[in-house]
Amino acid sequence: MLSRDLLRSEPERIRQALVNRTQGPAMLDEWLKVDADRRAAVTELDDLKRRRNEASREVGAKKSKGESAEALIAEVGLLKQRLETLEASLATLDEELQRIELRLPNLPDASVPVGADESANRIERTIGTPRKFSFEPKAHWDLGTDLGILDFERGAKVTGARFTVSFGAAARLERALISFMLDLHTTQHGYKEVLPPFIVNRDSLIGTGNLPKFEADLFHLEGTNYYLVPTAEVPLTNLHREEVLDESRLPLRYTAYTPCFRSEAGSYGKDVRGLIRQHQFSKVELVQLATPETSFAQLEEMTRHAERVLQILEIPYRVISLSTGDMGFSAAKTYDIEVWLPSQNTYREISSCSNCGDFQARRANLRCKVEGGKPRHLHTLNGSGLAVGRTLVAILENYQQEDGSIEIPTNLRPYLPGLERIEKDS
RNA sequence: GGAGAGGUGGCCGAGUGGCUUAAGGCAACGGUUUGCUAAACCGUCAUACGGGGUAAACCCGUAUCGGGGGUUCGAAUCCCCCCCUCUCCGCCA
Repeated sequence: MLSRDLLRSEPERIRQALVNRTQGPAMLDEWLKVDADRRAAVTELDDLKRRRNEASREVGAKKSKGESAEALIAEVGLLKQRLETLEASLATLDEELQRIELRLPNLPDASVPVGADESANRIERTIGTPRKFSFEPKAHWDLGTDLGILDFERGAKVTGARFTVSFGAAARLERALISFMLDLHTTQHGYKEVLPPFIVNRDSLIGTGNLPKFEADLFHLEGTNYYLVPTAEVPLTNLHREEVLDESRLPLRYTAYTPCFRSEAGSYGKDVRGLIRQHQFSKVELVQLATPETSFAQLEEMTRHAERVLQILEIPYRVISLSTGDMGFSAAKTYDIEVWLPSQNTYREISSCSNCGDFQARRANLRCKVEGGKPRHLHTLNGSGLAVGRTLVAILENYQQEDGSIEIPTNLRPYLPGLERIEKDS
């Protein structure tokens, strides 16, 4: 959510930001009009209420002296009709204003490349060299199916399309990756491990910016205001909702594993095969609550924390800056980490690290203050550290052998005692 | 799921229709006193929104006693719905 002061004082800046995000500025013009109407209504309404309160006090005073207060009571009766009309229209204006505010995206930071889509993304760095194969590398879905460790058909039978069953070494590998990532971030990068609820309420989803605009992306539990988490960002960022944190405790760093549930409405035809795009996937998330002064430096650091996972696993990747048109709704700046997938001969997203500035903090009323100072909104950051399913895909594809087996990355072996290579039915 | 008890400022806690502009206490902050600490005393001590003010300071108003609605000239207080916490029962890993 953008601050009302900013919307009023710098509408041209907001207008340009909306254009850069490939959104029309119509919402802004509507907001400015509704805001003006609302302020006029509030002013008149407050004035009427002041008179009503005055008159009511006089009624009390007169009655206690045994005098008649009929004239005053009649006056308030008249005020009341006007009050009710005004209150109703103010409620409508408030609703309208909030409806727009909750749907206005964050302002991109000045360092974000301007462009309409991913073609304007900027490559920041490329790490590692893709391995040269002496044979045609297979896609992970073929590798997993042939090894008997990934079962897409049974996933579809038990639930439906875009659900998968992992057996044996795949299930074990996924569990090992979760432990490895959590251990890395907690012992090396200063994050506190959290096991949050996998179901969250509407307010939490509004806080992070998933609602009200992106309801279609979520799984909603019928008849409740509960939703399956689309990412651990939601419970983690909302842990301190409505709180005022002591700035000397910042940044707070949280990491959590959760399954993530996304309905992926509108993604028909994209990545229909394999584990890349599932309705349910595992992810280890990093979340930071930071002061406004440090948040951009923390974003650089947090991105390095996520990269570290791929460095240790010795898998090539690159880091890109998303352009204004490609960034998510709540982000002020986003780095995507893309991992090398030999079968696709390209890099694919495996992590997204964003600084949301005070955008989520305004929605969730997340504040901080120095001792004796005034509370102010803090800054929130989130990043995947990493998407576990896609990491598993990257291991299968990058570590595949000519005979179809998979070598386990050396540094992961402590988490998989007795397993150095995945072979058929292991 | 059933029965009961609760939810008041940063914290504790009084308040059953107008003398509440939410008492009192604790904590915090500023000051006086003091060799230092402590104590005592004096003072300050919410947030949001709107209006005024060149801006800061500040001034005026409105709202807020878990949330929403209602009754009333007037609601922390009365009525209805909902949420949360606690106790007991049921169920359950």
